[in-house]
Amino acid sequence: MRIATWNINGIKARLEILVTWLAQEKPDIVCLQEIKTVDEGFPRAEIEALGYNIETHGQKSWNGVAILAKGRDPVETHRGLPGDPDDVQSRYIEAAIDGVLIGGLYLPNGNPRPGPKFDYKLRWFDRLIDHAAGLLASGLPVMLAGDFNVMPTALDVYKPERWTEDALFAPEVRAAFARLLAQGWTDALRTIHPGETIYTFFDYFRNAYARNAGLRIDHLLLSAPLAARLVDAQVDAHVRGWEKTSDHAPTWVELRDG
DNA sequence: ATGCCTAATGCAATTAGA
Repeated sequence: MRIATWNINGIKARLEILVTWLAQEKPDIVCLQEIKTVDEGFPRAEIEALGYNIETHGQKSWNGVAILAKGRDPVETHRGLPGDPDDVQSRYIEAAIDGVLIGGLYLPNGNPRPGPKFDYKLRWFDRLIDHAAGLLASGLPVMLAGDFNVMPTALDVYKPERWTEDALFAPEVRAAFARLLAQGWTDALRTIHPGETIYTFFDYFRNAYARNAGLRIDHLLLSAPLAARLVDAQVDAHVRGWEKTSDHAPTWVELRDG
């Protein structure tokens, strides 16, 4: 079973790209971030035509997440991250699919730092860590997949010295990611590619993709029962080279049957 | 330190991204 995450950067502007990739790669489950539309604006028909069932948690203009499941019916378990009823941003969706619990997330960017957006990022991260603890305690096969907006280590940044004050690489943000991992999650891409320079995001600026000036900020975290089934994890980096594509590349794991 | 590029809104220029 292949499970992917992709920050699509606008589903309406990216529908053709998404359909092309889905038809080529045929992933079983896809977590999308930054759909940038309300639920009613999501182009369901074109994606359902490829055999996918869809759960969305949309928002006008910004943010918005979705889960696609090919030939399976996702059973939604959460819309929105628990822990703050006043949080109106659509950044979390969770569903049970084929006995696996999938949390799709879009963690706040947090820039500029310091500031209210950075504070919101840290609070959101704390809520995620609280929720993740409960997921692990369930003992179920669980995955957290999405755009975490964190480079966990210097290996995950093309020029780490330029990013030390940035909200994506700040010490307190890396520490939060480390706290999350320490609960018992396996970073699938880093586990399959130890010590390797491997990026999931390339800025539109300055021809970043061609220069391999990227960041690793999209992550797939596996609970122990899923980590035992990990076969492969890769980035479809070539998709970043397509015309009119997202600045993030699709990132995925292959799991053997449970 | 800032712009470089791109999307959404809405039709110009701003907000946001990372």
